[in-house]
Amino acid sequence: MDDRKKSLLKAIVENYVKTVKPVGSNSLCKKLKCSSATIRNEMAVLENLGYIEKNHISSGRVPSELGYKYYVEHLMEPKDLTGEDMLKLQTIFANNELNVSDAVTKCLEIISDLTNYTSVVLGRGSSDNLLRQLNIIALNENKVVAIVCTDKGLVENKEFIIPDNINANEIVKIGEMVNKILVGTPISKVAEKLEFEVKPVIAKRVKDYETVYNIFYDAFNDFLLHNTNIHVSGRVNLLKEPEYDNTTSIKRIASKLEDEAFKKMVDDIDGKDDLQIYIGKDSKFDDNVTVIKKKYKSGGEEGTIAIIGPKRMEYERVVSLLNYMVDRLEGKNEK
Amino acid sequence: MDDRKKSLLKAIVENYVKTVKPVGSNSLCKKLKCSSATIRNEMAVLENLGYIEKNHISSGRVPSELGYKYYVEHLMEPKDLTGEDMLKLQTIFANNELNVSDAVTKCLEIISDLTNYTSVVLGRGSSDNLLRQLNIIALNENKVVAIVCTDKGLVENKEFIIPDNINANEIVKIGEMVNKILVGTPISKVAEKLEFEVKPVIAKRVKDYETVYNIFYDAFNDFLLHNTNIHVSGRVNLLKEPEYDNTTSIKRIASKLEDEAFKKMVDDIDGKDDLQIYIGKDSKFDDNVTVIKKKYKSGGEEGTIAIIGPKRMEYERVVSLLNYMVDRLEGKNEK
DNA sequence: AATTAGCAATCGAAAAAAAGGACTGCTAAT
DNA sequence: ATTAGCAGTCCTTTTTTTCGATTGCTAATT
Repeated sequence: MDDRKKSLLKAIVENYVKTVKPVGSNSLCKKLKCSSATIRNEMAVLENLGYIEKNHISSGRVPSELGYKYYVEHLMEPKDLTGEDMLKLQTIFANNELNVSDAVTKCLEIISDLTNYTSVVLGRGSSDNLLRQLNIIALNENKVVAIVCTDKGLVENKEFIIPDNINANEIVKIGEMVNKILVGTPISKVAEKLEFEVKPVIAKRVKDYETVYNIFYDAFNDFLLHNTNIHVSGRVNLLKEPEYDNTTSIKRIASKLEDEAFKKMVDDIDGKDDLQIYIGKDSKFDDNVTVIKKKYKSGGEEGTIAIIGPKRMEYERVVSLLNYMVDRLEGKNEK
Repeated sequence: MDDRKKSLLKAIVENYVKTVKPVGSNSLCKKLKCSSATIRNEMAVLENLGYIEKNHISSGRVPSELGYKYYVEHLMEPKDLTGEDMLKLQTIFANNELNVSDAVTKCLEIISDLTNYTSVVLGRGSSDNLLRQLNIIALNENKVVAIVCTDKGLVENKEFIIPDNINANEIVKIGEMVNKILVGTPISKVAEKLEFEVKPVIAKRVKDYETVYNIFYDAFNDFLLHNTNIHVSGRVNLLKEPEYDNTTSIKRIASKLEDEAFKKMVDDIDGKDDLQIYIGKDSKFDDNVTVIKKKYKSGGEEGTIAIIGPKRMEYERVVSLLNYMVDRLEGKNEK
């Protein structure tokens, strides 16, 4: 890959991203300062190397998946955010009023709006939350609600129907004891403490201790199971892209725009921390799309933000947006 | 409208619902026991009355909006649920484990699954909830979380950053006082009590009482503003319907499949209590769809469930499903 | 040796034309 | 009041034609 080939590939990708039409040799003469014949020769080489493709024998060239990969790894130059992009995102952080979860949601909305792609966040409470308070409230003789609050301000609640042989107020009292034992415990250690410190205490006090124990266990359920919540913004934006120009392809992609598919795609609890780009087949979503994702960790929660667009995504811009956004969420770069 | 015309209209609607193709005079000979010429004559009359339409001069007939309306008002005969439909819905209520909100969500999933339409619920806490407990928890010197719990088990929480001149623990103490004043108050009366009973108490104790007052006001925000939450199931099912056979119509309807549009469509805080059918233009969603909705009220919450399908919906079946479901949710008909 | 001009060949996309079929509306007979 | 018969309409599908963009190759040029 000499310099001219690199420039050519870069030009083809960027031209295609912009026009969504196969790129012909003629249209690049000026940019590369040589004749169309030369470009055709170079194109033939790039095609042999697998970086670009033809739809048919007399059509212009289109970047292949490999071509896009080469582009994002070696060719693109993420710029600073443009004025408009920057301005809109800054409104979120301007007044520090929003909690993390709302700020993330707002970010997604703005990004979807600016780019016309789909953005998704899969968030969950981070494991370094400490239990701040466990509160059991009796609603009537056989119904209580358990509220768990962490030091980072995460709150979960769950309702329980309690069996006739146990009194709701009894549960409340046991709740106070359990709270005393667990307060300050990292959420990740709660299960352990429940088993070895709480269970014996309950067993001493209640005959049917398994039932009562399970209530407390279930109260922490969402935290213990790393339950995630998902937010999607601009869900159907993908359908607006011009590559979806026939009913078959639209219906295929449309059927994937449900939360479950997004969840599967975004989820990467073990993935790397820095920004990742998954093109086409690698996206785990659809061969025709690119997914750019990045983890964040802020306040009491952590998660992954993903932006889903066509393969001919505005890579440079989206990378800049996502990086900036996560930096701000994490409190860095607060200029 | 003599009997034969009624049978004819009924046959046209049902035939069209089934085949999604304009109905010709020939195809109904057997059912109506007369010749195609007779049917053509009758059809001409029905067309003059506005109940059916032609796409073009030599095409079969299609029910008009008016025709559908006549059908749902006078012609359809909602049957008992079929075995399969009944069976699936019953699994939800079988073990009384689910809280209302989860049961509703589950119902929607099943209905979307059975019918291939889209279903939506817009729910909110019902106004007859009483405040069971207001709990302020200090997270650090300038951050507290307020948790509101009602007697029906609804829980909301909100985080507050408090100004430097006030101590978090002070807020906690005031919270205990406020809780004492408000406990047992219907949520709908909280705003009033806050203004006339709580505000004076705070004012006596704190200089900057407006700020503190606002925290308590905002803590009840979700309840006071009738904040609704929305759930959608089978969101893109509509796109699968054969009437969406070109990219223009698909993209038009797709752009409406976002939560906001659903919200606007379902919301009818002042609507009638019994089942309502909105066809085409009346749907507030899209001229090509029918929306069937019904309110429910159960546990601590109330809301509206809506099913959105093509105008040629399986009216009888959907009406039966929705009625059965709401009855069960409200605890009636528990056989 | 690298670059370029020139040109026939290829093939998709769009437009135009042709064929086929499903209805209807009307007339006249039953 | 109903029905058989038939011309007329118009959509849908298929086929044909036209048009234009782009390529690969060859030979000339730098």
